[in-house]
Amino acid sequence: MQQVRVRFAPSPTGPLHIGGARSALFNYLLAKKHDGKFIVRIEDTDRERSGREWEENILESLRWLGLEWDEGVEVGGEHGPYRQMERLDIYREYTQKLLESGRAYRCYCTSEELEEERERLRAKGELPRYLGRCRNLTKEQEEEYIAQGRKPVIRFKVPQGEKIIVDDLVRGKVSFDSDGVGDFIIVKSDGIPTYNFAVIIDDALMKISHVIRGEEHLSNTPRQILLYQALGIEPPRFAHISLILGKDGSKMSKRHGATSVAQYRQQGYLPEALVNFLALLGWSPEGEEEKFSLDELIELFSLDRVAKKPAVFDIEKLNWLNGVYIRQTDVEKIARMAVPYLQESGHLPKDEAAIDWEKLVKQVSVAQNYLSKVSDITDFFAQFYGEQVVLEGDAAREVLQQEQVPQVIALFKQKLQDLDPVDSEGVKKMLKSITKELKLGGKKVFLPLRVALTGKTKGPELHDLIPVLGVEACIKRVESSLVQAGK
RNA sequence: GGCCCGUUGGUCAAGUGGUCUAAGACACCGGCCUUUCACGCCGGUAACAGGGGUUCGAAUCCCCUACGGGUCACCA
Repeated sequence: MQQVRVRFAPSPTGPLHIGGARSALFNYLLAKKHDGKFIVRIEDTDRERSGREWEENILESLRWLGLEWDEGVEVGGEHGPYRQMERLDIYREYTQKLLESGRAYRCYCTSEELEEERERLRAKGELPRYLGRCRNLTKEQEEEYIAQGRKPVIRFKVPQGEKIIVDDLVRGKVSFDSDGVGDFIIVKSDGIPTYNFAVIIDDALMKISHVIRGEEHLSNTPRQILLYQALGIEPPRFAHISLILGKDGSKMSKRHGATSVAQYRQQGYLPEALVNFLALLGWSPEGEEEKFSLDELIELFSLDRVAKKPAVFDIEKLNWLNGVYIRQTDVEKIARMAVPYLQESGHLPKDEAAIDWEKLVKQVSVAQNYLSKVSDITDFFAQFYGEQVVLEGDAAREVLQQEQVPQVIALFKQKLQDLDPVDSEGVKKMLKSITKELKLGGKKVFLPLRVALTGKTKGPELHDLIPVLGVEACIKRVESSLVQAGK
């Protein structure tokens, strides 16, 4: 078997999309699985929309996900350059070949003329398409167009009456009719190749063995195969993976929430979790396990376990998975990740040097079990670590109305002030002693204290929370709750 | 509309003609644990789009219908 060489070839017209990230992942996994090469190429032939800042965003997201590439932009390689706009000379050479062999021709139609033609066809109830008006231009006609100052595009002469079979690794043999594809443009009037053309030249020259890409490219594939045939080049293997859909079943877009990797990163998702989640969208391993590291994914991955049907992006499951990863990650690391959110929310000073790390780590460790993404930390801080307690709902208020409450609180304050040291173990014992001395059930002691301390009927273990809050804050909070409850 | 692709529980999905009275995960519900919640553990509800074939036998193969999606650019 030849060496596996795959590529991820984004166009830098926006941030790395979640679907693109999955394509990149699958390519990466296939390459690593077979000791092959993963290549990143930038398809920047759309000069209007391409931008360096997007390229950087994409590359940064890929690196953040852990998908390092062996060859490509920024890292180099022997098949470069890896930006299409830097490869214009190369495309020219092949354009020339196609022109000379009569497989391509210049077309002088203006976009207005083409639009008119499409309109006319539509009006007649026919398919809008290019009819081949410039296919057989005489020298005189051509000279006249040139004299008019028209800039030609170059079209590929699509052979008629041919069946084109795409032998797809996930979909099987898919057949197309060449009559259904009009003479498409391979070089724009500004001399820059179009996607369909540039992509096949690059894939061929970069010796790409497998092209794994989104299903939206499936209908482009016959065009590309035609070009490969015209140039006498063996095409790579294709694998078209299905799209990622939003909750309502349509293609995932902004209105479904975050669509870019950068946004998930910003919200405090861990790259390991996102990778794990994305891998399971459209692919499944053999066993019943659901949690995998990148290395495990490489080990298990195979294209024949890739599903054909589109997958709905289920944020609930991502949240669960991310929570699992957060719980398994060192507190210190989560604390470090939490800093920017807490600075933003005002819970931490802007000046890093002024941060009490020891305290922060303690606070975060109490919160860790409750986070599904790191940005949730601010809610947690607001609810449990603020100066003020906000009673949550009638349920909380009612708890504080119970008759034993003043007694419990008073004893708690007293015992807390006497407690030394104030640690988890000590607090646990202290709380228990309250139930004993007042001869009350746990529910009558723990719940009111919890509400008085946090304003909520649920939350972290009191013996974890109290030491982190500190004696002073506890007392203040308890008192403010009592005031609010009207006691 | 033409051409393509798809359709197993709310969601991700296993399943490639008999072992399917259809696995697992998320979500949901219940129980245990914890003198709370979560975590964890245990259990439960819930699906082969519809109709025709082929076959002794079909979620699995074929056809039709319905529904969903992709694509028909001097975008990729």
